[in-house]
Amino acid sequence: MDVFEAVAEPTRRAVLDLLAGHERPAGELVAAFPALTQPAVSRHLRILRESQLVDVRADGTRRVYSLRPAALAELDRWLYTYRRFWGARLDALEGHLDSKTSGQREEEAK
Amino acid sequence: MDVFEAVAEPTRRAVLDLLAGHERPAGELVAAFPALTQPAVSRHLRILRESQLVDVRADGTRRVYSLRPAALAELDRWLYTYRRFWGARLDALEGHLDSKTSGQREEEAK
DNA sequence: CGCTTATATACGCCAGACGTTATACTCCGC
DNA sequence: GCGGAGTATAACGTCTGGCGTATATAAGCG
Repeated sequence: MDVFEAVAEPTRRAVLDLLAGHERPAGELVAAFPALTQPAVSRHLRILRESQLVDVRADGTRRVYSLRPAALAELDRWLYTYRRFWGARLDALEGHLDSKTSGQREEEAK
Repeated sequence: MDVFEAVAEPTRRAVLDLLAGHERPAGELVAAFPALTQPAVSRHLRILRESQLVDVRADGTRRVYSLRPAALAELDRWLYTYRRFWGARLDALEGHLDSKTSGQREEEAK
């Protein structure tokens, strides 16, 4: 499953948000989603693992998950193309982008 | 369908990429995906429309689609939290982020 | 008007994603 | 080594997304 799909799932985004603070054992993540069973969360963790979005470290019987944000760079790279449209002040990047997309329209930003 | 799911589909990302250059009539977008039938592309366009990612303008019989990137800002906002981790040089933003997440690890960026 | 072109919708099908329950695995403490 | 805690996998059901075929809608044109 690619990063875009992995991140499309709200629960998985929530997991990443939890891990953005600091690493956490699986059990803590399971507890964070009372609406889900342990296997459900475990499978989300598997998908995040396979998408390279998280790392696991064994600590005895516990599995400690941590964020591995490099995979998100792909998403970010895709966004670069569009960021210029809504007026984000990322001028440093625009030079890079202007070379491949030039003479464009600039949509209203709602 | 939320923006994350809308963008998770490769064909839809490709459509957005095409529209990033300039607006295009539906027929041209259909032609850009020989592997898909006209209704298939049309349905993707509907989803992009409903997710506020594109705009349509009637031109006689033709429907001219254009990018409406404001919706992508939501995705971008979510990414802000993580961008600091892989060392993107977005220093202007980091000040903003440092206040809410401090004392973190910095993962290797592969 | 009737025909053609451009696009959207209706419908049925299938694969895959997500959930649950049940079970296996593995490490720890006694 | 045995029981239990922590976690992963298996097996299975259900629902949804995306595809294709067929059809509707609507505008242009002779």
